[in-house]
Amino acid sequence: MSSYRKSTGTSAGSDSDELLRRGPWTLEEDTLLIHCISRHGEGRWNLLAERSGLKRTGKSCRLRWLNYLKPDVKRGNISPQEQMLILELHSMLGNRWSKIAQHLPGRTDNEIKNYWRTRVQKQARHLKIDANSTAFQHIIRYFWIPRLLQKINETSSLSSSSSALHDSQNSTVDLNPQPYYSTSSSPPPAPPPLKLAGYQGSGSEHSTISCMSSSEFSGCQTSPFQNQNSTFQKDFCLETMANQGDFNNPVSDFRLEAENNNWVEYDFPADSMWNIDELWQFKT
DNA sequence: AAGATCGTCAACCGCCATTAA
DNA sequence: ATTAATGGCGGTTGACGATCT
Repeated sequence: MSSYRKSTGTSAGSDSDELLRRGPWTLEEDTLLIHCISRHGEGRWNLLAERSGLKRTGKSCRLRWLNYLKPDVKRGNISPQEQMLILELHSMLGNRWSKIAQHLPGRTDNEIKNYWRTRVQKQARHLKIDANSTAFQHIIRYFWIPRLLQKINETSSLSSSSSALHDSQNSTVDLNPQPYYSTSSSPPPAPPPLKLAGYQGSGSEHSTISCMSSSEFSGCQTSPFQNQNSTFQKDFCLETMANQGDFNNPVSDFRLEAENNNWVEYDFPADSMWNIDELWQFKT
């Protein structure tokens, strides 16, 4: 644990010899902060830092509270539903992490940002393309999201078959998605194989990667999200689906693009979250 | 077994917008 | 109207555990 002299950007006292702590928070510090917030509430972070007796900046206290200590902060694996939301929202909003986080209850902008950088951008690096490029957007749209949808659908089917009381219409739980396919409870048909022959590691194990066709996408009629309180979640998928420029673009065009860019030889990494075999489950 | 490399994530930094004096 | 304080955001760093060589 290190400390540093308060030197910039702060109010009176910056000339004092007071040392501020930095680095990981201790249990004692967390307890102090929680106690102080329970007494005085959130906000006025500099004042709060002073009152608490913590040798931390107000900013540091705010960050610790919002990203870690706040009771509704959700931790742990990001579900396929959440992954899909992040992908969709990022395609619409770009790197506006806080805006994206607003639509994922319990997730912080920091967590989403980390997720994007460590998981999503990694895939872009493997593909040797810019994560912000149109090409990568297409990969997300035509490969990852359809696969995530299918995964969600399968999960949802499993859970519904194990629960006779399952009623998607009445669900009010946030981020409890239902399939895009409102007219059918069955999973979408297996996407047509696309000539994207990924292979892992030594090349001993090959997999063919498929994607949902644009016509399948056009069949989407309802939001996959059951959070009836969120206008955005109800509408954004519809808006996305209605995006002429994206969804009327024939997959064959993308296939051509993929071939032209040599993505057909993409060596997919064996990653737990983004393991293509695990996620897309199409093996030859 | 040990060092190197990689992946994850908490925390910090700097900038900008807003608010209060 | 101006200025300083504050809060919020996105980019980046660094510690640390896991995995690889």
